[in-house]
Amino acid sequence: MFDLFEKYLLSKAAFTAGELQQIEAASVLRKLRKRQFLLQEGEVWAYYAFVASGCLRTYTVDAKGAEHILNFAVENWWTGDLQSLESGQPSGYNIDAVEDSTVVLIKHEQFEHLRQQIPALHEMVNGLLHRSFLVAQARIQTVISYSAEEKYRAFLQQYPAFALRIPQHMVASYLGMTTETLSRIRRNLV
Amino acid sequence: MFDLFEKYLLSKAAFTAGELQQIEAASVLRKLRKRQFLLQEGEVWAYYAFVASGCLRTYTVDAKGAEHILNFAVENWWTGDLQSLESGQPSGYNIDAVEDSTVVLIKHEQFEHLRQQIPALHEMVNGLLHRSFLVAQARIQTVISYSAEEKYRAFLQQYPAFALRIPQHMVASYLGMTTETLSRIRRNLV
DNA sequence: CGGTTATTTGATTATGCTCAAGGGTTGTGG
DNA sequence: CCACAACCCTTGAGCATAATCAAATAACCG
Repeated sequence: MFDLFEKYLLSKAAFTAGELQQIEAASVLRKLRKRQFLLQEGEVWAYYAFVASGCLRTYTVDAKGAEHILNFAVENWWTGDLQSLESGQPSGYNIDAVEDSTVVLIKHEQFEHLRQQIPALHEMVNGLLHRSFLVAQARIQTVISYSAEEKYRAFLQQYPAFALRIPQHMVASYLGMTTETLSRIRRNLV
Repeated sequence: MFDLFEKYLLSKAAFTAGELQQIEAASVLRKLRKRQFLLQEGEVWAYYAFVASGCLRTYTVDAKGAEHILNFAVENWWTGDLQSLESGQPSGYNIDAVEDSTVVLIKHEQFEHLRQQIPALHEMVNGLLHRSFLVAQARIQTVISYSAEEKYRAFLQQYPAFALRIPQHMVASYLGMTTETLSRIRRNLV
């Protein structure tokens, strides 16, 4: 699975063989079975986590027990809770596996160390945050201005592949509606 | 007004006098009167824009003519459309002044040039994007899981000062509800 | 299989929107 | 300084969208 990580890294910047080796020496593979937690609310998150295979979700659970999915992370994405990572405070999020997954973990301090030593890595992370911000911004825009049906249409258009591998009730939760509502919307689309 | 910008810069990193001078040489002051546009939908955005005083809003207008406010930028914040800046594509956003405001503008290419020459500036921008991402993420979380009343409560708690200077119909639009709904919520809070 | 989990459907309810109107405030030009 | 126009906020009545509750399949997994 490290080869997938390596392939990803090389697609993002021209790391030297030595740098790759350094990064991989700090990496730990973690396999997760469907439904297994990577992070539970209340724990402190202290890693950088690259998804090598599978799919994870980040979500909160409200007072009524309803889940609200903040994002999905499929292969070649990153996941984790940056806020908790940086503040050292317990996370308010849960992260678990939607499918059997493989994650590459690098401890926070080790990652910071690497980041200082390897300029390309530093820039890669900056670019990542940059793009994450744009994606988040776009999501806010759809969430505050679209109706339930429009949200679903936009979701299908933006992430057509997700609709096939992610259970519908999770898509509903990601879009901020109930399973029943999504089911009815789908009926009316065909 | 440049002094406010300088003060901000120095609060973020230890710029040398020469660096500050370089930055300010590339800066242009733009005064905006209430309601005046900084960017209109369809234009290409090509600046970095620091708000020295006042308050601006970024918003879209939907098919029915309703406005949806993506964010506010008050003094010591930045504004603009990164997406348009980077892609060179026309912006889908409007940005205008909520109050009489002063903005420091630096042209895209000049800014990139400065960014390459001044490491502290580069890092400042990275930190800014980083924090913007966290803020955006937090906003998504509230938007997808809170009721209208909860959204307003959270808004008051997070930005108490905004409630005083921003017209209610804009707060409503920012929160993704109608003015009438916000008005009724406020009635019930007292 | 048997049991859990996921999806669909229907009936009812509630939250928030639309439409319409009134009053208050602010700003501007005569 | 006044008059008129913008704009802003509030209130009410009716409506629409989506949530809730309940139940019946359907799909998935051990």
